Amino acid sequence: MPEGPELHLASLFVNRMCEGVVFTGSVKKSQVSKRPDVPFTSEAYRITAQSRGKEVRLTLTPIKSDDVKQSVKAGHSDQPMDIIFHFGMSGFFRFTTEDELPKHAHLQFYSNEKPCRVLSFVDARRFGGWQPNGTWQPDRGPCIMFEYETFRENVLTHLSDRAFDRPICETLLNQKYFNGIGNYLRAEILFRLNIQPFVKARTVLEGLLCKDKKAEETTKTEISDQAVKNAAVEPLDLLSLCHTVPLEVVKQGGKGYDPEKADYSAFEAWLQCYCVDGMKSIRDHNSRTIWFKGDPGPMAPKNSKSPKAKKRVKKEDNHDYATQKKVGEGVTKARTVKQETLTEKVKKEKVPEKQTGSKRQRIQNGKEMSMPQQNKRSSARRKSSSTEMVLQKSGHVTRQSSK
DNA sequence: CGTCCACGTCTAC
DNA sequence: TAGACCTGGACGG
Repeated sequence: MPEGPELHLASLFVNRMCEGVVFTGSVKKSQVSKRPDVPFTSEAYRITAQSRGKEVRLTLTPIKSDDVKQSVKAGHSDQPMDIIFHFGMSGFFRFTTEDELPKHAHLQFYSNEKPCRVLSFVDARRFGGWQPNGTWQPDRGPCIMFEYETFRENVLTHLSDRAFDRPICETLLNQKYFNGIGNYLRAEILFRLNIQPFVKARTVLEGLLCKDKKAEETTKTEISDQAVKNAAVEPLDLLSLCHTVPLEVVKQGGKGYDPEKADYSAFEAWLQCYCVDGMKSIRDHNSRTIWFKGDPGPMAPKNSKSPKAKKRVKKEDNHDYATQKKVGEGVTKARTVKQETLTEKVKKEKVPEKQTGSKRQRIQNGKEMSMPQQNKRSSARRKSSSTEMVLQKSGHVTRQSSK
């Protein structure tokens, strides 16, 4: 789940599932977790969520009781508590009955219902975590999705920072400036503008300085919605795509990037570059895999090897945020249902639905930088162009590379 | 079986 | 610029 869109979808999930639900008692932590205990206990409380970049904040709010004494019980909180989560590589929220608690549910909030239900933070790899009584991490910049104007300003007023000495693909993972961008987003964003991943970040971004000054004189853009509109009208630039591309993922609903999910194919079809057959991939200076097309650019690491990508297979289990029922009736999606039928959900049926059947293949490349198979008009290529049409219809022009 | 890979930070030579 | 922190799925033998 772990890039900005997935964190935001998680917050939407919590708010939807927990609306009207009353939680009770203490917050339980799994035995194996090394994360802090959550010192909160309440007879009756509600849970709401908000996201910012790659963090989610849960707010536990005790419900006022007529019985004053009850709320004063020893050890019981009458004050709200914020808990800040980061998801690591594998974190997400689920809402299930008690006996359906998923494996790796490391933090659990119990409802007061008869067959009790549990909101749990699930994190197989345990790279994620939480901070009770937490605040947004101060070292993280404004959210690329919901604090667009501040995000943009934060970047453009700090271009002298040495963070921008690095290749753009590496700077895009710097959460001090790009809070919410992760490995698949950086690839998708650079690809759409045909920006070589290993061009110096400052070189790419300093051109936007004068552009913004111009805009300042003419129009005043203050809210994010406005920025979205402008982005659709004005020439696209790297920073505006850092805003709109993640929002496209949010718009799709579901859980975003989640290969284990039953209907992962919708997200997979949205990808134009990351893990797409025919694209190149190499390791950056932090040994993270960057996917791209064409020339890597002047700052590409020497001797960089390309990791071997592997195919992924969808699983039966379905814990899609979008499809879970209000009642925690588990995972009873018929296994016989075809994937095609599970993957409609293309907002606004304006777009003629596409062949969801064709599937992208992972590259099986060698040790050296992988090159696209020349004579292999991959289905991915077709797919890219059809995806592009979808995007254009929704107002997002893509500078597709169609060569 | 074993090896490689994964949506992300962290801190220690 | 390496590891460390972890689990588990895909693949190869």
